[in-house]
Amino acid sequence: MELEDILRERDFRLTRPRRVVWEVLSESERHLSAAEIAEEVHRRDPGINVSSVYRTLALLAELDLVRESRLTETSTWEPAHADAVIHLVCENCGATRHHDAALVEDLRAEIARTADFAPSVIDVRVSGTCAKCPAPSTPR
Amino acid sequence: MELEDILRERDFRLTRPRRVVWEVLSESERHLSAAEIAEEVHRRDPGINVSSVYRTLALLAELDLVRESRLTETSTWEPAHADAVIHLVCENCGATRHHDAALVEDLRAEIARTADFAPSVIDVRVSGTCAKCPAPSTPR
DNA sequence: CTTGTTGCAAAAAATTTGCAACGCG
DNA sequence: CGCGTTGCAAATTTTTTGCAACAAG
Repeated sequence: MELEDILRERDFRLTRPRRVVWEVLSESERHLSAAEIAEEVHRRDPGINVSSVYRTLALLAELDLVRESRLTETSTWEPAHADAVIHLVCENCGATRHHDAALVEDLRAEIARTADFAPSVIDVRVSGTCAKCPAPSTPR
Repeated sequence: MELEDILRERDFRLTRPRRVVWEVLSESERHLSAAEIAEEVHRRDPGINVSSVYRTLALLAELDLVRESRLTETSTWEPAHADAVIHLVCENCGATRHHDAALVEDLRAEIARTADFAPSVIDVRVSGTCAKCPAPSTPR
């Protein structure tokens, strides 16, 4: 379903700021901070204000079209993806990757069974060192 | 090892702000936001400034004595605990609990094996509904 | 046309910093 | 006593909000 349809379905309008923010997010293959999004949006249309970027991100998140992550210092945004997500964050270079793992579903089952808790979304964040980076010389 | 020793070992001093912040964190059985910590610290000693609270949190985090979580809107702090941690966050009442799960270690092994990535800390955040809260009437 | 949205500028909220005074070791 | 730390106030940084003008449907 298209962005426009999703919006219209809920009586929201497809405006230029919304289209551009969505394009920027869709075209990026990595997480972007609000500042980066605002910058790129502004590059594409200097007339679009930062506050519209924030308002759009909030709206798209509400519609489950984008997802906010707080993996690092600043929070970042990306198009929403399947429920179980593993984020691999390199402590050295900061790169963030996704990783599929069937085990997450096992985890969900275990929690549902043992924790008196009904899981909906599971987020896994793994800090570590990626292949490109040297192993930490002084492991803490 | 005591706080004082850990500090002294690295040529830091045990000061009143540091002691009180540490006490507040140690005595709490839940995550606290910086504002909550500052408030409680101030209650115990009105002379301690907010900026000292922030500086202390940064130092204690550096020493791996406390840990910052960004599970919800605002980031929260808690004494550092074992590596693999599962946080259960209730979408309804906001309560945060810890949960042990051996599966996390399986996950670590799988990532190490398949992802070209050396995991150090693994954080699992599970959103959902806790036993005390009604199931969401309109599941999204 | 009607009403949701925007741009702008100002406000809020959250955190950081410079610096002289202070106090731990 | 010396140097790491603090309190304070001001500066940053990040996000939010009120409101008149604007534009999507």
